[in-house]
Amino acid sequence: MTATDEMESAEPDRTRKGGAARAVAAAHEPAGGLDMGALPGLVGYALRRAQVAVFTDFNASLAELDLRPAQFSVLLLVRHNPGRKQSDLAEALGIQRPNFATMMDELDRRGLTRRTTSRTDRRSYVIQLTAAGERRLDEALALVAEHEARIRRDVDPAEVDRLVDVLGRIHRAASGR
Amino acid sequence: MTATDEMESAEPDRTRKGGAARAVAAAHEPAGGLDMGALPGLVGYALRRAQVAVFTDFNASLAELDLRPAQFSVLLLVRHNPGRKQSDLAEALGIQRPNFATMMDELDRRGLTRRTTSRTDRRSYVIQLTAAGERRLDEALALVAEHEARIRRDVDPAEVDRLVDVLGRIHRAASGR
DNA sequence: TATTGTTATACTCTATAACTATA
DNA sequence: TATAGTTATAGAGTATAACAATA
Repeated sequence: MTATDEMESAEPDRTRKGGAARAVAAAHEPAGGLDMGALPGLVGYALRRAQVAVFTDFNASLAELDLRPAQFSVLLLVRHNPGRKQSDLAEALGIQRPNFATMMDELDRRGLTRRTTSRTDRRSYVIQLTAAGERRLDEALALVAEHEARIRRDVDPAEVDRLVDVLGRIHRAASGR
Repeated sequence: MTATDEMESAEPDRTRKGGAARAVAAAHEPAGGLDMGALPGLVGYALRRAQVAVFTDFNASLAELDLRPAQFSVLLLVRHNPGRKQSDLAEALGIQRPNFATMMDELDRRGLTRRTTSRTDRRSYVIQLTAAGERRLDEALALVAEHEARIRRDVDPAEVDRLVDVLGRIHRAASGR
């Protein structure tokens, strides 16, 4: 049976192959004596719990640099793609243009990035890291490396490979592609 | 080498075993021609992208019932644990007590749950599903089953098992346990 | 007309302090 | 004193509409 059948009080669909059901059962952590039902086996629930915990650790790790996950991702993306315009960076990160403008305001204000008007299209900005931004990113990368090592502590590297691969496929499936 | 080394422009550490590096490379989706660097290989980034996409699909799936993920999880938890007090439910779901009170206000207002003062402790409420809440949850479970099937579309059931297991271990590692 | 970046705004989720009523 | 639930509030993150400047 499928894991989703676990949630149904009605008759499950037995035409699909099983496996997930065992994971659901295995994932049943009492959680303070409460019956979590099928929740731990729902991909979205497991994803959300892990993601919140990982971001909490990330935020604690980079608090001393005052960098949030999205800000770190911007700095890294700008290093790998210097001279790009805002829209391209925002789209690559899945951040709405208005929200990205606000982010860039702050990174600029803090002297980590620099916006210069493009000479080929005066509507758009060319984004670059300042020297301070480069240094900040280097410091961040060291802390992120520690953070990654910490959250991967109990997971075999080959399993992390599979995790990233499966997350990519789920992302595409959920995005309808 | 470690996956975190991938983020460094400097020479990677070849003393550690590989695997993650391949996943990083494989996950390098051009994303509109931009070089995403090590981002796709960072567990937090892959987690976040997948989680956002999955929740977006979940919200679209349950929009007709006007149920958000957290509200659905409350209804399911109450069905499996009727007669529990708010604090227990909130803690099991990792929701702050003040925010949970607001959630319960709305579920009550909509006639899906009922709070009755405990006869053994007049400070606390006993939470139960109303008949309407039971029906709404049944409808939700059917839609969530479709949602789950959709996001698992391209993933082998055995891989979902491993996914849920690995997410649990990452959750514990990130939570420092 | 379309695009780039911006402003304004709003809604959700999350987090904390402080209050009340009970224990 | 401590606990259950609440109120108020504030901060992120995310979403859309509308605008000015430029193409």
